Amino acid sequence: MPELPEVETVRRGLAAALEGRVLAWVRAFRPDLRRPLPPNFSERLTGRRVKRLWRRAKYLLVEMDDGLVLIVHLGMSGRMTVGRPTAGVLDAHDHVAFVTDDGTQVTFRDPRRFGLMTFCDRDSWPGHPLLRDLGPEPLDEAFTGAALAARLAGRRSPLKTALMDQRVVAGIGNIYACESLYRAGLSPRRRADTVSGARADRLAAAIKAVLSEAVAAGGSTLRDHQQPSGELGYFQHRFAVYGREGQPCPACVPGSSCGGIRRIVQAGRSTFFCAKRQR
DNA sequence: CGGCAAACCTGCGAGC
DNA sequence: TGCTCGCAGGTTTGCC
Repeated sequence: MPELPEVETVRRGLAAALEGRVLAWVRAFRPDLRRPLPPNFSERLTGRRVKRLWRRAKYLLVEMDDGLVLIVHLGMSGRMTVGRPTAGVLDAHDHVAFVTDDGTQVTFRDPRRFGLMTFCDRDSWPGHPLLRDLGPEPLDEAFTGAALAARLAGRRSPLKTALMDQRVVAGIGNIYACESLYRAGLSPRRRADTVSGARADRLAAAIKAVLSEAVAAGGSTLRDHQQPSGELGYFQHRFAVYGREGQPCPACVPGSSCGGIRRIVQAGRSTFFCAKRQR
């Protein structure tokens, strides 16, 4: 479930449950996710107080009051839930559990195990190998059309593929790349380095609009619950193109000359777009 | 270096 | 009903 809006939704839900609380009990039920958990994983967290939850791109950063930072990536299927302790009753894919000093349990579930947890330090996290090459945060003021154009310059790959490259801009995945390009009226197949000037302004504005609307909706829920509280995000009801192959796009009348939303594959991922509206 | 397919892993829905 | 296939919100690796 995790692109920027979903991770931001998780961050907000976990912040409410964890900030200011002591991790009284931590346990990992397997030694690895996408990669091995760090040595002494549970011991290093147990007894520490959570200071603040941050997000960078699709990474969650759980900062402890002594400067230790837990980096979490949800992969494709990672979920965090907040609830009462489950007294040992766990789903087969519940891999890590945290219980706070007020008796709240945060559970990390990840069937596909593409997720990741590791540690870094508060004062050096921007230089961590997982984080240092990430592009700008798209919701920051500094992310402008000109800034985006500078990052796309010299890239001959399809625009959609470039948008999903976390070094170009951070936090955009398959859904929001498709939706942003539709909103901007730009073809996913256009060469990335042809986007500058007014086109880049349009695209940066579209990215900001789509992402902020999705955050306000609690993200998108495709096949499962996802907010830590168990509530569902509802931005999936506002998709213009994603997952809508064959249907008319919102701006095209059914049965018009527009052939409807098309699905193609780019760099191994499905792309959905309206060939009439996106050039 | 740039770009792409494959790999990592499990679950689910469609089609036979 | 039960099997196989294709597909899924991401990132890394390895090959051209």
